[in-house]
Amino acid sequence: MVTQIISTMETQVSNGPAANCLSNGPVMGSSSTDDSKTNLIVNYLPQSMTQEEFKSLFGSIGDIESCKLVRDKITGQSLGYGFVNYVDPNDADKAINTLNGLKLQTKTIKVSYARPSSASIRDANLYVSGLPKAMSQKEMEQLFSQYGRIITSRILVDQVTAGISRGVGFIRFDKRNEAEEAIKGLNGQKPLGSAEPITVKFANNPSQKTGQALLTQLYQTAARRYTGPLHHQTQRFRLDNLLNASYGVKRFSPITIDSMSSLAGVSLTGPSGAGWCIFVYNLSPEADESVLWQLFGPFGAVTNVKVIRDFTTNKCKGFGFVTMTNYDEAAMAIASLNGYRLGDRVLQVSFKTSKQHKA
DNA sequence: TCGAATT
Repeated sequence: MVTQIISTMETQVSNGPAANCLSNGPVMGSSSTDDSKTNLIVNYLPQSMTQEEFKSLFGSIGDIESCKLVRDKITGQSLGYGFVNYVDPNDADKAINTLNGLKLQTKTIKVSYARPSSASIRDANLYVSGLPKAMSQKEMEQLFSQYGRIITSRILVDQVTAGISRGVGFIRFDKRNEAEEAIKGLNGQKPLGSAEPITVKFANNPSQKTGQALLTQLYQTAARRYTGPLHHQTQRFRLDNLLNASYGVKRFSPITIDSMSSLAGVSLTGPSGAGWCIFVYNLSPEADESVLWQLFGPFGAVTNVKVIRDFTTNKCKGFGFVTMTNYDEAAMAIASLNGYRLGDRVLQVSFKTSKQHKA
C-alpha cells in the first residue's frame, strides 16, 4: 500500500534510435525525407500542458518543422506525449540534451528520437502486474526478452517506502506481435519460484485518468499536506464537526483499543514500513475516496485510501481500505469508527486481515 | 464482507 507518491526509473535498453511511445511519427508534411535525426518523441508531459506551451518550450531550442501534442480523439485530453520535428538535426540533439529529464509539475519529461512511424510498432506496450516485489527490472526484462526486442521497461516503485516495488510495470516491445506472444506466453504464469501468477496485458495510454481520478489525486495531495500532529482531543472534536456537518450523524463505538488488538486467530497486516491497513465495510455504492479521508484523516496520518469499485459500473463494491502510519492512531480510528452510522449504514471497521499467513 | 496497482 501507500502508493501515492510514485517514482520510477526507466532505462534505455535499445541501441540506436531511442525508444518511444506509439508512433505517430513525423507530423504533417515531412514527406519522404529522413526524419530520424530531427524527429523527437516527448513522453511524460504534464496532463495540463497545451499544444502552445509544448511548441513554445521546444521552439526555444530552434526552428521547428512541425510539432504535435497527441490528444485523445474523443475527449481531446492530452495523452501526455507528443512529437517535435526540428529543421536542424543539431537542434534535435540539443533538445534532447537540454530538455530530457526536465521536471514539469509532477512529471519528468523524456525527450528522445522517435522511431520511424510504422503500424507494426504500435500498441506494443504491455502492463504487467503481480510481479514479485523482489523482482528487478533486469529480471523482468530477462523474463520477457524471450519474446522479442524490448524497447523500454519500467517497474513502478513506492517512494514513501524507499523504493519498494509495487509489483507492477511496463514492457514495450519493438513489435506488436512480440507483445502479443509475450501475453500468450506469460499472462497467468508464475515466474520461477514465485507463488503468484503475473498478469500481462496491453497497457492503457499514458496519462489517461478519469476526471474523478485526477480530482482524487489532487485531494489526496491536499489532505496529506494538512494532516498535522493534532492532539487526539482536538481530532475528536474535528471529527465530530466533520461528521455532523457532512452526514448529520454522530456516534462513537464503545469498543476499546485493547479489545480490538486481542482478536484471536487473525493475523493483522503489519506495519511493514508502509503503515497499518484498515478494512472498511458497508460503504454505499456512491462512496468515494473523499469519504474515507474525512472519516480517518482526523485520527492521524493517513497515507492512502482506496474505494474498491466494480470495474464496469464504477460503483463501490461496499468496501475499501485505509492505510495509516501509526498504530495507535489506526487503533483509535477503528475503535471510534467501527459501528459508526454513516447515513443509513453501519460501518464495520477493522484491521485488514491477511489471507496469506493466517494460521 | 478483506484490492489493485497505468510510466
